[in-house]
Amino acid sequence: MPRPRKAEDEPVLDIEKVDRRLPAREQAYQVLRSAIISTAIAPGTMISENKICAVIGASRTPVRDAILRLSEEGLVEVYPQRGSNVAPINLSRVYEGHFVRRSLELAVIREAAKKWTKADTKKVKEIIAAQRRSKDIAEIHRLDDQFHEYFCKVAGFENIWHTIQSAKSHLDRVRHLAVPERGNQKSVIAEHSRVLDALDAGDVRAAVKYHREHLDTVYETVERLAEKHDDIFSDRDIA
Amino acid sequence: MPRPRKAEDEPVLDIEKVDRRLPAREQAYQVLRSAIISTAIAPGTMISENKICAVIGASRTPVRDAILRLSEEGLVEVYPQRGSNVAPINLSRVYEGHFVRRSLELAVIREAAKKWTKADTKKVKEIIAAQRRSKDIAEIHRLDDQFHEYFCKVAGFENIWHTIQSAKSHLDRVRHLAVPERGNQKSVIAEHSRVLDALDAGDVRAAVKYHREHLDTVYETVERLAEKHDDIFSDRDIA
DNA sequence: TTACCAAAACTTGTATACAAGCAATGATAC
DNA sequence: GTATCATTGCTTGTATACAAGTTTTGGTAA
Repeated sequence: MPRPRKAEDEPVLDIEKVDRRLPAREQAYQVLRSAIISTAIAPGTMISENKICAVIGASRTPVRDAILRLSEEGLVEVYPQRGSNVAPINLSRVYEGHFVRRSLELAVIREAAKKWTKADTKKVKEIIAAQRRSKDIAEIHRLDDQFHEYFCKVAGFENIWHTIQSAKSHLDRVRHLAVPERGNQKSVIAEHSRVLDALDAGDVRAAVKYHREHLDTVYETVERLAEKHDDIFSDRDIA
Repeated sequence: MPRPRKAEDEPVLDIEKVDRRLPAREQAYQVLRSAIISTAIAPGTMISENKICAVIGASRTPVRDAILRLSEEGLVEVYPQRGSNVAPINLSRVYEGHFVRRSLELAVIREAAKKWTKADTKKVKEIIAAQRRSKDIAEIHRLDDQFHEYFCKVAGFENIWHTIQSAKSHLDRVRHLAVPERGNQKSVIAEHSRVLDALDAGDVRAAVKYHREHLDTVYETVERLAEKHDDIFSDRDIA
């Protein structure tokens, strides 16, 4: 029986960084999701609607909406009349996320290549440059996402990025554990550049090849991290 | 400005066919979703939370949860303080759904082929046989889905089917307009059989090729239908 | 000490009341 | 007849009250 195992500390939700003009439900969702993805709230942590309400400063209705949405996304587990908890990181879900992402992004890049222009090259160069400069962890991840999202935009598939984002959420949580390893950041940028250069040169096959290698490298890093932080995973019982 | 254009008739929601033991929110979701996918509620139709409540026999809270979930899925558009409507069928969303489905299912089949056994062949044969026998439209679509879902199961990707299902929802609505065309049904079954035979023979390349052709044929049918029923699409204004 | 049981304090699920805002209606002035 | 404007009735968004169920707690009896 899958039961939450950890008690909660004071969950730190960064309500400051969200646009207060948005509907309360949207604010709650963004705050909670980013806290979960960044592992600011550890996987397995129990959460209570009322506690979240107190922190965010809203009533149960919008907070509950947010939690149900996260539950749909597989980031929260809800047990009626018992409680809810941040989903433990499930290794098979992580792999599945990688698989979905890999399949979709490679197909998307093939489409994007057909429409690629010099203007696109310039814009992506800027994203990469910003990523190289940045010291802020959250911003680095945001820029990384922007790089990958850009191909969806060029391909004309606005919604696919949403699908990818949702699929890779478990994978992202592990990636956030990797931040301390600064060596990664450099090679990630090198890999991004290689893909960009291939697209700029009109070499579709190379672009796809390099992008595949990039995604697989990321996944290998994740797997390695998984071993290191295996206390977070669902298969390890603490009791 | 995207504003709903049609007024609503009495929306016929088949509350009978849903498991009343499920949470009200889940019942509302299933009833509404199946009504939308089957185009029992026409694309563009305005819906009101209160009206739905009256039909389903529940309060606004669970009905609202269901509508928000459908909104996330892109099947309903919500305009605060103005109203909600079933999303018009958007041709680019239909194509995007096909693209996602195609990318994922082909990748999944490659994985499934690695683990394919005779027992799997037998089970899929049964699904195809049932589909051949059935006269009920809803059941035919359910069995069709089962065929496609089966590969995800064999590949060990439980969640990917959910992703596919969600992505192809717009496409499915057009497919439901195709039901009268009985000729399709026969060729669909022939195409399914061809994929199965290739998998049974251990010929991965052929299976992928046949499956690709199958999916593309389905999409071509959808495109053809789109022309025929273009009154449902969002680009046609009625006033 | 241990076993048991009842009560209290939580949890999520649902219903309802109210708030904020848009749109159609209808009266009114011209 | 026509334009204007306030009113009324609708919509969704949020807050709160209540229902149903689980877990913990603490007291009581053996």
